[in-house]
Amino acid sequence: MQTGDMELPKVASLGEYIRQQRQQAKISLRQLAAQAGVSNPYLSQVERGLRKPSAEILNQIAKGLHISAQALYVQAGLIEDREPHSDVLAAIRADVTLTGRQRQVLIDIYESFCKENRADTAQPPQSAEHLGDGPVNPLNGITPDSREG
Amino acid sequence: MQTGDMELPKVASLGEYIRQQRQQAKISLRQLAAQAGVSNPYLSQVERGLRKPSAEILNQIAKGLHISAQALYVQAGLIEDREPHSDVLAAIRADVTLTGRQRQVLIDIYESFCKENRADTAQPPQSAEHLGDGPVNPLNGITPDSREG
DNA sequence: TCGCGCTGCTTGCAATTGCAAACTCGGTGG
DNA sequence: CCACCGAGTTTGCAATTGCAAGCAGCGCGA
Repeated sequence: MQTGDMELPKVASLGEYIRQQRQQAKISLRQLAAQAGVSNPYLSQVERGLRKPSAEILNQIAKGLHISAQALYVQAGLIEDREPHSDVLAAIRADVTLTGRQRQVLIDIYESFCKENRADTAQPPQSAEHLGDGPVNPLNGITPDSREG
Repeated sequence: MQTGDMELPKVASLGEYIRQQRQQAKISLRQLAAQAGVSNPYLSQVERGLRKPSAEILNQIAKGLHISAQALYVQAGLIEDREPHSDVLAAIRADVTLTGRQRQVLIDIYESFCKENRADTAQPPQSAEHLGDGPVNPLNGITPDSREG
C-alpha cells in the first residue's frame, strides 16, 4: 500500500485514546507495556500513531488497561460502533447476586462518574441524558433487601 | 506435501470458520478475496491457518462474508466470548465513557461485593473437582447466572 | 486431442510488525 | 559534580504480513 493518506489519522486517534486511558489510570508507559506483555518502545510508537498494532497486540493492550477489547477495536475503526454505551445500570439492577444496598452503592458511584465526566470534558460525547438526568429511580421494583448487615 | 494440519492449531479454527462461512455463502475463494479486498493467495493461507491475519484484514473478510466482525474476532480468540461471570462486568468494560480509573474502581467494588456474597454462601474458589463429584449446593437460590442473554 | 476458464495452491519479495539495545531528558542523592 | 533512576523516545534487526506472479487440477466446447 503505497498510498497511505488516510490511514494515519485513524490510528492516531487510537493511540491518543490508549494514551489517554493509560494516563487516566496513572500508570507509566513501561508499566502498561509490562502489564500488556508488549515492549515499551512499541507501545510508545503505537500511542503516537506511528505503528498500527495487530489485533493480538490490541487485545493485550486492552487487557493491560482493564478495558474491553471492543472499545479499542471501535476506536481503531475495526468494528462498527455497536451500542454507544451499554446499560451498566440495567446490568447492575438485573444482577440477582447483589444485595439492595450493594446495588445502590454501585449505581451511585456509576452515576457520579458519569456526572463527573460530563462536567470534565465539557463536551458530551453522545446522548447520555437518559442516565442521570431523568428521574431515575434505582429502587424501582427492587425492594431493598435488608438482609445485608 | 505432508499436510501437517495440527502443527498450527491456533488460527486453524479461525481459518476453518472462515472457509465454512464462505462455502455456506456458495462463493469461491477468489470471489471472497475480491469482495473483501484481499489477495486470493493470502486468503487461501488464512483459511488453512498458515497465516494470522491482522485486525484490518479480519474486518475486511468479515465485510466480504457479510458477517459481524465480532464473530471473527471471537473465533480468532481476540476477544473473549463473553465474561463468564457477569453482565455487569461486561457492561462496565464496554462503557467507553468511563475512564480507566473509574472503570477499575467500579470493577473492584463489584468484585469485592461478589466475594463478600460468596463468603456468605461458603463457596470455595476454583477447585479441581475431578476427584470427588462436588455437585451443586441445594440451597443455591441465587447462583450467579452464568448465561448471557 | 487441444484450448479456455475456473477452482485453489506455491513461490519469491516489498513492506510492516514488534522487539532488544541504546539514547535523551528530569529529578534525587552521594 | 557525577552516579543513579525512571520517564519516553530513537535506532537497527529478525520475523511476519500481505501481495503479484506463476503453477497444477478439473470441467466444458470445438
